[in-house]
Amino acid sequence: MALEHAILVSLLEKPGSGYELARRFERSIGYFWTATHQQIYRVLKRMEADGRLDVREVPQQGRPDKKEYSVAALGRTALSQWLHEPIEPESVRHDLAVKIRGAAFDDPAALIREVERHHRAHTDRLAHYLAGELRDFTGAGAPATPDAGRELQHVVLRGGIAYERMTLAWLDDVLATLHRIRSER
Amino acid sequence: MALEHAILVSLLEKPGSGYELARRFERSIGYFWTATHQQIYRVLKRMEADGRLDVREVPQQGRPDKKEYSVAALGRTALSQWLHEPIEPESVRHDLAVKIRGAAFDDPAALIREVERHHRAHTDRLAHYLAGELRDFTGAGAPATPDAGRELQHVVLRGGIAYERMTLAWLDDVLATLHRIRSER
DNA sequence: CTTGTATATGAAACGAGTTGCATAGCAGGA
DNA sequence: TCCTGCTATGCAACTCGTTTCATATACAAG
Repeated sequence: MALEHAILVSLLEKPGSGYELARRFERSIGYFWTATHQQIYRVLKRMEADGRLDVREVPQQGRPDKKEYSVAALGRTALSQWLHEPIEPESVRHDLAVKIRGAAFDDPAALIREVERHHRAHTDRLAHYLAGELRDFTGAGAPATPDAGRELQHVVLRGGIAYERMTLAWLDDVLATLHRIRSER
Repeated sequence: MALEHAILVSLLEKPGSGYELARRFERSIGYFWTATHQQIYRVLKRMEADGRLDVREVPQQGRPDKKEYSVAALGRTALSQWLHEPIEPESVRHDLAVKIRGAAFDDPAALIREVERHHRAHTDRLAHYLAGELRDFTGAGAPATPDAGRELQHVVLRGGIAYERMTLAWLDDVLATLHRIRSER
């Protein structure tokens, strides 16, 4: 269960509430992990009960109070232990690939619209990643000599960028194949 | 729930038993979807109860009898319906990326061995995909004018190949970054 | 003063996926 | 004869993830 560890890493980078974590999971952490607020609240509660996190009630003005979580000593050792365990190279799960192979038994033309929709979504995501890279790592406001943490964040983001570029090229390939099949009928 | 649909596609391509499906999910279908035999047997039973699959007891010699499943009319319409529904572009989940960002709070040297292990695993997977491509699509035994089904299988496999190549390039980037960080300490 | 939006947290139910265990036929080798 | 290994199917328990619903504060727009 890496959600627990993703939360530990995120809270080590900066303590925060469940709500804030949920938003990070839509942004930077979301480059490589997704989670809904329900999942996050549930896990936070459990981790706090297990003594891996500390909580602090933070009164706020102009908005509801929040609970700020930070990593306890037990959490740090749990993360460290996990970091030293080998993990399996992840296996893929692409709904779209199932659909593509399924198109052999259906109308390929319907799939073209779907693939184009995915193409647009990945184009948007790539633009979003590139904007983030410019803002945080390669732009004018970024530090000239980044520390190890920022270097590591950057290389993960570069992975997301590479993934989106690869995906877009592949979707072009898929579209060309679908058009070829359609014209051959 | 795309496992159901992945099974429908696979059984349309060729009917087979739960055991055979489990092995396809380790091979060609495994390029883009994974499932264990327990999952498969459970879903097969449910789909048969729902009338989406037909079963046929096949006596065998030299080995235990098997149940051969094939797609019923209800299964075909269920697949067709799903193919026409839009799906969300999949979001990524990379345990390794969590580890990489976590390395900022731990020993980066330990991560280098892990990343090298993943690099080897992806190298093997790429070689496996390329061998499959040569055997089924680009080699001497492959048909010169493939039908739509084979074209689609091929473009999915090309996606797997592109993914592995991208991943290997990224892992090289990660390793270079980790070495740079280590030498700077 | 109602409606909409953003912040903030949570329960409950369900569906999907993993892990461990159990059973059984049949073949080949020590 | 026993052990190993491949084929073949399945149950049970558990964890993880998704969906739906519910609650509450606060501010801004109409």
